Amino acid sequence: MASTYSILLVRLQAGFDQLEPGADPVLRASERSDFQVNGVMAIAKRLGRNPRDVAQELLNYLDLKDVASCEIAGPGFINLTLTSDFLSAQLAELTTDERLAVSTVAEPRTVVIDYSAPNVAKEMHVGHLRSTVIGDSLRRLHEFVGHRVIPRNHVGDWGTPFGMLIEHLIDLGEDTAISSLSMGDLDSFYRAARAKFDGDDSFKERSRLRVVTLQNGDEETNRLWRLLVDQSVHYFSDVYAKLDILLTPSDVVGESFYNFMLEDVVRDLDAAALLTESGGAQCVFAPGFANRDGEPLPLIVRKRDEGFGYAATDLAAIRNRVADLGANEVLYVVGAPQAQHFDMVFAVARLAGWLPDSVRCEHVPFGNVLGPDRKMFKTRAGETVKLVGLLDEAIERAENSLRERASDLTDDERHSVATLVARAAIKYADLSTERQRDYVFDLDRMVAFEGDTGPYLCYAVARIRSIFRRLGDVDRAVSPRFEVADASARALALGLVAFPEAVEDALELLAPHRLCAYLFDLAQRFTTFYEACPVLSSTGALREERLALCDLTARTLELGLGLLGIVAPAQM
RNA sequence: GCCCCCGUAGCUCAGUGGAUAGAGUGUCGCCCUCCGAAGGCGAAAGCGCAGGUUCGAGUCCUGCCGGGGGCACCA
Repeated sequence: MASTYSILLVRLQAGFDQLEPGADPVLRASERSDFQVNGVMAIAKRLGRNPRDVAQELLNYLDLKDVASCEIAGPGFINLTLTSDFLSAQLAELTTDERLAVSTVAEPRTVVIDYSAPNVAKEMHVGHLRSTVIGDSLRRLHEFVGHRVIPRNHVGDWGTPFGMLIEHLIDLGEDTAISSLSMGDLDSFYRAARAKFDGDDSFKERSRLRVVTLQNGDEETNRLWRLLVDQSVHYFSDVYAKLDILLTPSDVVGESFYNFMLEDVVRDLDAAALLTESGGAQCVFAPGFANRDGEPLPLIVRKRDEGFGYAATDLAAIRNRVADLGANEVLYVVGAPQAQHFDMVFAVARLAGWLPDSVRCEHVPFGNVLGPDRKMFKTRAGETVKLVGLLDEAIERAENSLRERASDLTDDERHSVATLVARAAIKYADLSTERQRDYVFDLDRMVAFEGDTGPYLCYAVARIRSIFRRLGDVDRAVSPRFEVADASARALALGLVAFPEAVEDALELLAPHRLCAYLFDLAQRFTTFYEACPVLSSTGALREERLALCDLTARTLELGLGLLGIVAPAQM
C-alpha cells in the first residue's frame, strides 16, 4: 500500500509542477494541522510574486478533495487536514498490511555493511558496542526494504601481536590454551602473552620469528593461528547471541582474508603511477590531505619494513567488495576518529579506479561511549568494560525491577523477560542518540522503566498485548470503519500512518535514532489515547476501532523495534 | 598550526531553511470505586558569543570562545 505521506506528496507534486516543474512541495508533519506544505514561499520568491497569491493559484491546480482539506495560513503555508474517509481508509489498509505501508525499493542494491570488528584473542568491550548495535540495525533496515545485505565482520585476526599470542599458546600447551580461551577469558590470555613479551627478551625474539613463519605460510604455525581465531570467533558468536545480533561466523571475513591480495594492491597502485616512495615507505599522496606541517599527507600502503599497513588491507577490501561481491554500496560502521583514514582510503580507491562513482562508499561514524566522568568509559581500574558483563548487570537490574512490580511471572519467565528488557535497554540507549555524538553510558538511566528508554517501549507493547490476552484473542480480524473522532485517537492514527517515513528517514540518513524518536513518540501517543479512550469497556463499532488501533500500535512498535534489533516481550 | 565533530531547559538528549524550539529526567501541582500508575494531565526552565546570507536561521556562511578527536609506517 502507498503511505499517507507519499499519496499526499504525489498529489502535491502534480500541482507544484504546474507552477514550476520539479519544485519541492516541502511537505511536513505539522502541529497546526495534520500536514503543512512549505514549498510555496520558495516558488513565490523565485517568481517574484506574493506567496499567498501563489498559494491561492496552487489550490486551483491541486486535486486533494478526497484526501485532505487545505487552508492557506501565515505568509504562505498550506495546512492540510486529512479527510476522515481518507484517514479511515489508510488505517483500514494498514490492518491487513504486514509491512505497515513500508514499501520495498524499486531497485535493490547490494550493500556491504562492515560492522562490529572485534579483535581475535581480545575481549569484546564497550568500544565495540556502537559499531555492533548500529551496524546490526542498519542491516535490518536495509534488508527490510529489500536490499541485499552482505555483512562483513572485519575482525582483527592478523598482524604482529599474533607472534606473541601463538608463542604463548605453545607455552601453555594447546589443550590448556584452548580451555582457557573457551571460557571466554580472552583478556587474561592476551595480557599474559603481553606480559611475557614485555618482560622476556627471548620470548620477544621467539614472537618476532613466529610472525615471520606465520606470514610465510608455515603450516603448523597457521594451524595454531587458526585455533586462536576459531576460539575467538566462537566466543564472539556467544556474545552476539546474548545481544541478539545477526552476525554469524560466516560473516567473519577478517584482515587475514585480504592478506594474499596486498601484493597486488601495491603492484597495481604502482602500475597506475600512484605510488611514491617517501621515508622508505610506499605511499599514495591523494590531493587534499596535509599533515601537521602542511605538507602532503601520505596513505602508507607498505611500511618501511616492507610490512603492509591497514591502509593496504582496507584498499584490498574495497576492491574485493566492489569487484568480487558486486557491491553498489559499502558502509563502514566505524568510530569517528577514523574519518580521515577512510577519506584517504576512499580517495585513493577512486584514483585507482577501484571505486567507480556509481558505488556509494561511506564511513558511518559514531561518537564515543563515555563514562560518568565524560572520559572514555573505563572501569575504576582503568580497564575496558566487558560487553557481556554489562549485559549481565543490565539483566540483573531488569530482573530486580520486575520483581518489585508485582508481576505474575515465574522465576524462569522473569529471567527471560529480563533478558529481553536488558537488551532493549542497552540497544535503545545506544541507538537513540544521534550517531556522531558522544554519549554518557548510564546503566541506571538505560534500564529505567520510566522515560525515553527501551524498557518503556517494551512496557507499552506489553500493556497492549495484555488487552488482547484478556480478550482471549478473539475479534482480531475485524477491519472496522475508523472514525477516530476522539482527539487522542486521531493523534495516534496520524502517528501510525507516519511509520513508513520514519523508516525511510532512518535509512536515508543511516540514523537509527530517527526511528527511535518516532517509536517513543508513538508510544506516548498511545498512552495518551489509552488514558482517554477505554477499550474493553466500550462497545460496538467504537470498541472495534479502539481494538484495531491498539493492535496496529503494537504491531508498529514491534516491527519498528525489530528493525532496531529489539524484541519486546509480550508480557512483563 | 591545519582539518573534522560537538556546544539547545539544572541534568540527559531531539529538532530534514519554515509559523509559538520539543521530549525525557529532576523540581512543583493534580489524576487510580476505571483495560497494567512501569502511566496520564499541567507548571517553571533553554539555542556558547558576534556578525552575515535569507521573506524566514537552532539549522547555511565567516570570525571568536569552550569541549572532544585526527594529522607518516599500531590497527
